[in-house]
Amino acid sequence: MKSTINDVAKAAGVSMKTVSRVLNHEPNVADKTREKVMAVAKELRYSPSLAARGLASSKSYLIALLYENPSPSYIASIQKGAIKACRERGYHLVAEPLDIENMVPALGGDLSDEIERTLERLPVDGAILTPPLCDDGHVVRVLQRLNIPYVPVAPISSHGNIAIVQMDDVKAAKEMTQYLISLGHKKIAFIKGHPQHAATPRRFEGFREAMRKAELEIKSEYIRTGDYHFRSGIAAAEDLLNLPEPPTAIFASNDDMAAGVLSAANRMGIAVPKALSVGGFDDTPLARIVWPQMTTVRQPIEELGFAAAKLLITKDIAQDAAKTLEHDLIVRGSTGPVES
Amino acid sequence: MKSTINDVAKAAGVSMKTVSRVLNHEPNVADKTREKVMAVAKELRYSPSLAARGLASSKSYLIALLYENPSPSYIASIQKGAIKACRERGYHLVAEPLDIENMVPALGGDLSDEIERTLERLPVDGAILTPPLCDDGHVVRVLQRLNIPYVPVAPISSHGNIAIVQMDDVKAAKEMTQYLISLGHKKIAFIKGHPQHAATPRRFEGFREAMRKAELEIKSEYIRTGDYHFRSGIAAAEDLLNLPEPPTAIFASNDDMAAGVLSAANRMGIAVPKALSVGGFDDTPLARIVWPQMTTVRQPIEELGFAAAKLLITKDIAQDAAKTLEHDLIVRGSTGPVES
DNA sequence: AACAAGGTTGACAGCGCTGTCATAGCCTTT
DNA sequence: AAAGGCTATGACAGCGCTGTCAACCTTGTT
Repeated sequence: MKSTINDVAKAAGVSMKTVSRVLNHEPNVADKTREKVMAVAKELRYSPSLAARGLASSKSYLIALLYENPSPSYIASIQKGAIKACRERGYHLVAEPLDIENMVPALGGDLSDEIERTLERLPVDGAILTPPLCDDGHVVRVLQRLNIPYVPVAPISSHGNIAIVQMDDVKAAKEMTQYLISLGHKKIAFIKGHPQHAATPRRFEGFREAMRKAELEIKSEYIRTGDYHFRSGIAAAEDLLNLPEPPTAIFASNDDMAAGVLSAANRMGIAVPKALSVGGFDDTPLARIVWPQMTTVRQPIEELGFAAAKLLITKDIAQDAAKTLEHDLIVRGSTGPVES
Repeated sequence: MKSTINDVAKAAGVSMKTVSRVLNHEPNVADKTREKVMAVAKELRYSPSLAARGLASSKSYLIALLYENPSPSYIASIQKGAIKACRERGYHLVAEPLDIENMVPALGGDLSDEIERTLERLPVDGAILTPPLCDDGHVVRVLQRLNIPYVPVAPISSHGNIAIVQMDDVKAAKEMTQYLISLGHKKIAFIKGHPQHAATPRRFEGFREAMRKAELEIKSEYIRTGDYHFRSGIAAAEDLLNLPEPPTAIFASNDDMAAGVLSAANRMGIAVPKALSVGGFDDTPLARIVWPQMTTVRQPIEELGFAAAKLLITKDIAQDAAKTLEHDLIVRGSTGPVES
């Protein structure tokens, strides 16, 4: 029923080792032999046993996706990209949420211990660390101790000389701002996100750069701090729009808050985009659900997952290279030229 | 560094086999021996190698989560629950999206073939089948051929005598409808979902039962068909609210469409919940983002994942038992008593 | 023509664990 | 007291694959 490498070897008239070489794309196999083996393998519908491979080579062909309580759509996108990369090379993706509440401290250790135990049992060949885990000392230390290669996705801090994948929040925010400016807006407000997130200062920095470059004043009352939640967008927008001289455009540093702005404007009878332009960030599903649909920035989340997994698989990790992937400015209906 | 079962055996003064027995909770080990082994294992921080175990026992301690293009938050919830169950028993969860576009037909087979190859390589101990995959003939057939136990989550059709996990859509829709009726509503409209989804007729059925039981008329112009998307909710609501005698409550069969209703009402100047009550279904994150927050039904999605994984792990599959988990009616601000 | 260098192949051990079966010890029954 | 049945334990093989190393076959070189 299930064929082994031995079956293939016999059928192809070569040794098991040669079959193994072919299957692992090792060099020094004659083309003719390689073809023959490939043909036989296909014929017999052979596919190697991960367990046996793992035992013999102390590799597992498993990549772990480590995460902690992120937004479902974020993790789903990362996962999608990572799996794509895994599929190309015969790897598999094991999802390992590390949130404390789900931890079953089997033998009653501390968190580090628990993480270590989880990872020790499953000898993964690499781990993808998503925010905010990528900046968690515990996790990073455990990974280093166990000698598991890892790739942080969009970390705050540098990680010694290992490769990371990220996007350019500063540039993206700058582009959005420049787009608003290009529509004629001068009175542009900005809603910052939660102070503890890595992206928060970066997005604000992009906004500032663009304003400075265009020689526009950044009024302090136009800068609000939210927490990335819908509600904080509403609150900020209400303040902003009740100002004696309200802004003509509001750039919220994520979609949820931008949706809050839209909702507030709607209730206050302020037409979007006629009287107010609204920009978001992230291109979550929400951006297409609200009305008008939201102008926002698409993060290359899936691509980040793909890149991270690929780095792990090809072992191009110790490169000290930050791989920066491209975002997109998505223009939809929530922004328009300033009314004269 | 990494200790083996042999180390434990020596340290405990027993044979490897006895250690193995203890670790696998097998019977016929003296209590004293068991304790001794446990203590030593803990002392040495021993944790078994999945690969070796798998090779020797042809078990993998891996459960696959098979899905195809569902909503990210749905799959994330299922995954969360499933992982929780896995963690309790030392299993791991491998995510395997089966959407065709991501398939890399390595050796150029058809879809069935591709699924089979994917599953053959990774000898999982069981698979969780999420909708719509649970009703896909290809997938089910492959699983059966490979003799991989599986648990369908909320399938349309029966699956022979294997256990399934599900929720009671009929009952949930009935409860929502009865709640609206209890608020004094008599003119209640219903927006159906996409005709091909399993839940669509069930939710409608629940609505009908409640209306019939309350001896309320179901006007045919109050029944609309949508497709579960936001936009179709808007369209349906506009029709409904422009009727000579508009309904005082609209029950949309999912949150996205209900959000569309809210949006349309908002734009038409119809106050919610004063002039119109709106009910949704699913309790997606969106339900808390819209204003007013939405009255909806929380599906036990995470619990479904948990139950499915647990069934697989404990091998209680061949039971012909449908495990039906409880939903919740979540009352928020989008529904209120009918205005007299 | 003899030799070196490199490309190609196979024999074999063993990765860490569990299944099988044999054995030893103990308690019960007749 | 002998036989039978039970529990507790260990010896051993082998799961399917890959790493090591040695052997062989080319080809080009002197």
